[in-house]
Amino acid sequence: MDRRQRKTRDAIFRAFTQLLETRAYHRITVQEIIDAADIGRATFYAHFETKDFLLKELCEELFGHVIDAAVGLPHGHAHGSAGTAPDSVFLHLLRHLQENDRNILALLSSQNNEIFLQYFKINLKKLVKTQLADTGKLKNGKLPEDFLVNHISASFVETVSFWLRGGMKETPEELAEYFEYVTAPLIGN
Amino acid sequence: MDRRQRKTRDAIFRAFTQLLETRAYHRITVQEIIDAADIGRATFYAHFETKDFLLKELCEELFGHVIDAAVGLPHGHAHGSAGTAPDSVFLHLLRHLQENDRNILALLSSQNNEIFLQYFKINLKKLVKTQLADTGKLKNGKLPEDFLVNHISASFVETVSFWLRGGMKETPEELAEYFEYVTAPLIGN
DNA sequence: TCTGTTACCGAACTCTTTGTCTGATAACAG
DNA sequence: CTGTTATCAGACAAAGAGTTCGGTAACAGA
Repeated sequence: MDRRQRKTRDAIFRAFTQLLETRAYHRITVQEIIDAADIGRATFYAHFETKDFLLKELCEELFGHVIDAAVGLPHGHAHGSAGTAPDSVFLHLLRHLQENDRNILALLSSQNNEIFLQYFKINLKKLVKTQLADTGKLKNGKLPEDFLVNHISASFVETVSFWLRGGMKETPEELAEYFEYVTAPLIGN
Repeated sequence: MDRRQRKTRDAIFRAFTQLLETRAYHRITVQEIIDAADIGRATFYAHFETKDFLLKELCEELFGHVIDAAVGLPHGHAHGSAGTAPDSVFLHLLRHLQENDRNILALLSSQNNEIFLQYFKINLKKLVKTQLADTGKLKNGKLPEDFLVNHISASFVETVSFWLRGGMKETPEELAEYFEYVTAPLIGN
């Protein structure tokens, strides 16, 4: 990719992210992004069709990265006691979030958190499905698989949301324990 | 309230609701609402400061009603077996939803469902808190009360969302069973 | 180094939408 | 009957979105 393009794209993402941390998404104007990124108006529209598409691409980059890092982890990593492997994936996710890559925590804590938590959940569902379905841990006579995948994903997102809402006082380990406590009876044979 | 005012207000709500069923909220213009309600422009703004306030009032009316109906139910209704009383409240909620008062199901199923599910959850949390905390069923050594109230509320909303997403094939009783299965271990002593 | 391509700039422009304001009309309450 | 108030139509300014164009400078390849 052309260096100029890359620089412009980065500047837009950086400006957009900064604005999102302090302002509601629907109150941010394209002109503000342009000014903050210090680029020409036509340049913005050469990169992104609309503000909505910009948001979409930002989210995909953001959560695609977070989830991919988790997917890249060894699958049935824990051989010892059954049922600990999935937890370790979630714990890794929490730790990775805590590293605050690309200031993702500021976005997840901002007044736009609902937007990002939603994207988070969508990507997480794919992870939960592959992680748990492949290893046969989703077999549950009582519940449809869709329901279970959704429930677990939503529960994890809510756990993260609870964490951020409260100012991240708990350690990732404590949170993983909370999460395990409410989902463990549903996972594993 | 003046009859003229009431009629105008109803016309706005009706028009707005209809539009919300087929169009994304942020794509709906005030002019469209005005045209659909068949009123003057100034009249709209005499009733609602902005489109956002209109949405807010609609949601409060909608979910305030749904939740109030549930709150009005007898509290510790079931004395027999511990743990069945809260479930019956949730089952009542599902049945009440199924009655589709004010076409609430169309809104919860529309492309704007996230907006309404969010409002639903906010109101539901109050209900869960009073219903469970008052009866002492939230005592749980392992988890903070906030976390638990949020988890249960979110789980119920996700259950409803699952129901709507799948075309409401299940009966309220089946759904209540799903919900109970994932939350029962957390409720009651 | 030379050359064609491509990204950027800035400025102007159109179009849509928002929110306000006016004066006239008609419904309301007492 | 009378004063109040909601409604209407229409015009208005202001803000924001998205497009266009000519000029400039950075890039990539020969």
